[in-house]
Amino acid sequence: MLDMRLLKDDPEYVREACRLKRVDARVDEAIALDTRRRAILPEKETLQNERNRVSKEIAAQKKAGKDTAAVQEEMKKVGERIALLETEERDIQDKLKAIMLTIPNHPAADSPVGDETANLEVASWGQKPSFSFTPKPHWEICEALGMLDLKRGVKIAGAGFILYKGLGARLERALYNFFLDYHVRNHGYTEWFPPFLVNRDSMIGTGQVPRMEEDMYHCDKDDDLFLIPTAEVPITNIHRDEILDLAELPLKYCAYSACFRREAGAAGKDTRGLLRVHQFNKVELVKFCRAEESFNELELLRKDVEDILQALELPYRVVNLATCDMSFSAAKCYDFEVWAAGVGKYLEASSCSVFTDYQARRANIRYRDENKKPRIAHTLNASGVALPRTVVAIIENNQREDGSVAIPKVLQPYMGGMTELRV
RNA sequence: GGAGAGAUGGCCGAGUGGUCUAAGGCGGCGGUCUUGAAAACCGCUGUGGGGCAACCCACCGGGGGUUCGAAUCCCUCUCUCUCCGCCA
Repeated sequence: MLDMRLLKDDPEYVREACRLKRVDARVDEAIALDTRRRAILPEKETLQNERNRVSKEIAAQKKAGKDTAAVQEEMKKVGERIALLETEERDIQDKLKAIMLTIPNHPAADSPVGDETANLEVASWGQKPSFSFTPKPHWEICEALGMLDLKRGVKIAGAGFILYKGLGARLERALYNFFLDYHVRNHGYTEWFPPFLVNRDSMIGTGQVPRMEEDMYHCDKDDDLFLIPTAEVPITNIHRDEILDLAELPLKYCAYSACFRREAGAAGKDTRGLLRVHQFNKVELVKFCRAEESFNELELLRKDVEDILQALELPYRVVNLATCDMSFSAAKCYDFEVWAAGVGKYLEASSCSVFTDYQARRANIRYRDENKKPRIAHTLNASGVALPRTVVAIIENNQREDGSVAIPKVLQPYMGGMTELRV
């Protein structure tokens, strides 16, 4: 959420945020509501002040044995007027907040303006592999190697639920263990293991609800719990409603979790194999930092992600997302796309975003600055990284003509010393 | 699932209708004393909002109600703890 004060102090900034992200929000209505609220407040508070003052007088007079019936009658009217103003204020506040939640974060100055065609490739690394044969897509390779049982996955749960088997299951386990170890040891992240179900307050805190509610798995029958779409949700909410110490910033957290997404509205798109699934594994990186540091922290976060993709020897490119293509809450976002030789495409394996104070204001995450004053923290996160598409790239890029797949060196210790996947 | 108890500032904890503008303690910051430190003593020490200065308003788990006046009384929800039952 943007700072409501901007409605009064810099409405053009708010309008520009909507314009750059091509979001249609009722900014003018919000400004009018805010103006009305500011008119009500002084009147309400003056009356409250009077009530406080007179109530004390009544107490004193009663003690002195005087009759206070007349004053009480008068105060009753004041009380009714206050109640009326309070009702109107609450009503305005609710409407105002509802509109504020539909206003996106303001993109950074160096985010390309426009839709996805304006996305800017800012870096690339590695060579696309070349083959003396026609490379196969991962679902063919995995099936031949007995790594997946897609049919039975459908039987057990439904389309988009992957049943990993044998080396497939082991590769999943190897990858998320490797990711966690690597970020903890080499990049200084603290490891967490969060709940996979969270309450509504947490989902609101990170912004999935209400905007994306239809894309979330929701246990509403008895519990009103949501299956997390990413570990970002529980990890960011660790510090919801807290004031952090300046000395401990930046906080760098990483966590493995399964991720659950209904992918409502994405049916029929990239549905083969592992490209788009309802449940997948991911290691997520989350940072909390002071306001001045967030864009610098974004670059460091980007480096951490690049580092791990390079360790896996996966060719990738980094894209600075255009204002309309980045998420609602982001101020700036890099996408990491890994090359997958079998499907012949770049696949999004990580998204690395800075939310400035937008998410933290919503989740009420603050820190004490040098003057001991509470300030809204800045939050960032990145996938570090998402498994299915990484698995696709590893398998398709490292495939051999005989159907075996070379295992990247860094993963071999996690695969019991195996150097290749073979039947 | 059954029964009971409870939720107060960074933490502990008092308060059961009117100097609560929340006692007291711990912790933290500043000062006096000291070569330095400790101790002792003195002062300061919550969040949000409106004017942006004095000041004022709100906040005692959330929401609603009673009252001239609510941390305090009533309703409701949530959470925590204890005991019992069940259970990986």
